[in-house]
Amino acid sequence: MLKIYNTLAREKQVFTPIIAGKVSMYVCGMTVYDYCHLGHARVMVVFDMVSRWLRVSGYAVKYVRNITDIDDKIIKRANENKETIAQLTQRFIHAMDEDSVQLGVIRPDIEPKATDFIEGMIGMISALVEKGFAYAADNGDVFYAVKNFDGYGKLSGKSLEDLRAGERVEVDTHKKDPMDFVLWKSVKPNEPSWDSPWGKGRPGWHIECSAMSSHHLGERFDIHGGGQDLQFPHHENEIAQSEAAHSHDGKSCQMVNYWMHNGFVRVDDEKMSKSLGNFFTIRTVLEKYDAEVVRFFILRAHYRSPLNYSDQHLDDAKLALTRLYTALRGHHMVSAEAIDWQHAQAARFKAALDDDFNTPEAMAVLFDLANEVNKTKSVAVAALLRNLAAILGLLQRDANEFLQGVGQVSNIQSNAVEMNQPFDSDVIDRKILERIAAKKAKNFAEADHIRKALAEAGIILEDTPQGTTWRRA
RNA sequence: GGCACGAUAGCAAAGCGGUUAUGCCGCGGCCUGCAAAGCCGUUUAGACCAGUUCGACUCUGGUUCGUGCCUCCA
Repeated sequence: MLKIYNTLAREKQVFTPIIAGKVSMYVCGMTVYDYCHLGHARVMVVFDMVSRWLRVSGYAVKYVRNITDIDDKIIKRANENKETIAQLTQRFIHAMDEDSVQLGVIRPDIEPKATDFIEGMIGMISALVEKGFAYAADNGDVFYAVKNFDGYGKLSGKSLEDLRAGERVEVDTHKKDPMDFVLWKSVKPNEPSWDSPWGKGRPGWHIECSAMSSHHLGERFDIHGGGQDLQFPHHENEIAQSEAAHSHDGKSCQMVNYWMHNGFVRVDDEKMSKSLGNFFTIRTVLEKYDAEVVRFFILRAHYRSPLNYSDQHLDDAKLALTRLYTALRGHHMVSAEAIDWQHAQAARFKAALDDDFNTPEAMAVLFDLANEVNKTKSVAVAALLRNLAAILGLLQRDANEFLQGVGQVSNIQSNAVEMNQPFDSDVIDRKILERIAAKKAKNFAEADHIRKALAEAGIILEDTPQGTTWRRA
């Protein structure tokens, strides 16, 4: 029985889908004006894990993750770069796709773009105006009248009074209430615009998600996710828009049953963000660390906890993942067979993920299984380890491929290249043969010398009854 | 200022009202020509102060500290 921490209720709740056997899930995706950073990676990986677990649990999942391809920052950046908005957004959508593939993220079922939904947004704004939840100001902007929506603040736990008291924004004189937010912005010079009943303009930020989620998932759906920072105002405003627009006879229709928010990635105990400038892009990190290590690092913490980024933590994650792959060495990939959920560890794994997606506990199961594989050499346990890890999107490579760093560049390896010592596998194999010969001749000094030389290039040799193997540090 | 969340061993990170979390590091042993890997064992916990309880890291209250949101942000 799956339980999910519902931000709306501030507690874990038993998950009951609207339609038995089906799950509709919407996640706020990226605004594509720059490369994705680790914070974005966390959203992608976390909700990828969530969708995988829902599917393994037997649900038919419809997973929608939007792309925001029109907003202030996009317009600004395109102007700075002297390129069109389409050129800019295409470029970064492509980069985002590359990053997510690297991180083992399965594509969402639908990735709607805001600019493809202008009509739907205009329709929704019109409905809001008709129902008295929105008004057009004399400058052509259309605002949402927050005080007309009873439940405003229910997601973020804020009251309108508190919000007004803490008001730090410059008051827009066109607004009736400082807390009102914009649905439609009137056109400005050098900005793209679309025709609307209120004149040329472009949509505000929040309306796109309301329009796209209801179009693809209906007026009411099961799960809505995103980063913690979207809780307010973005998600609060989505609720206000959707529930008011879909109200019938003055009765509002609940938009989302379960709201999920993932915690931040931090640097030096501070939120990683564009505005603070302390962010690391995914591709920067991938220059130094294997993508699976990054994925492992993300899933090693519970999705709602803060996740502190540092090289030390990535190094630690790499060593931990190495332990798992080491246990799988010699156990070749098996075709994914059905998992025996009666198995004690499998049951523990399931219980962990059913408990609000407790991936750290699920990981502990993987390590216990690795220990069992090391002790018993059981092929069945190794297969179970692999199949459970697959649910987290981990351990799907050949063990030696990971351990020997195929397709990745480690620091030490690049140093070796700089020293004109390309330690490719052929060279390593030859050195190993030389060392075996030395060992046979009882020339241990020579054998140790060879091993030491390789070690300095980051190649660790391991003698086993089956022969000598190697891996990269 | 308002609201919310958190504080676990050297580092990271979970569960749990009483029974080994887990990973990395450290230490001892086994194994090894020596290593590495692995296995076995092991040292470091639960911010502070009260309360509830036979018993609290786990529940309740308070204190302190930290982070986040209140403005674009995953």
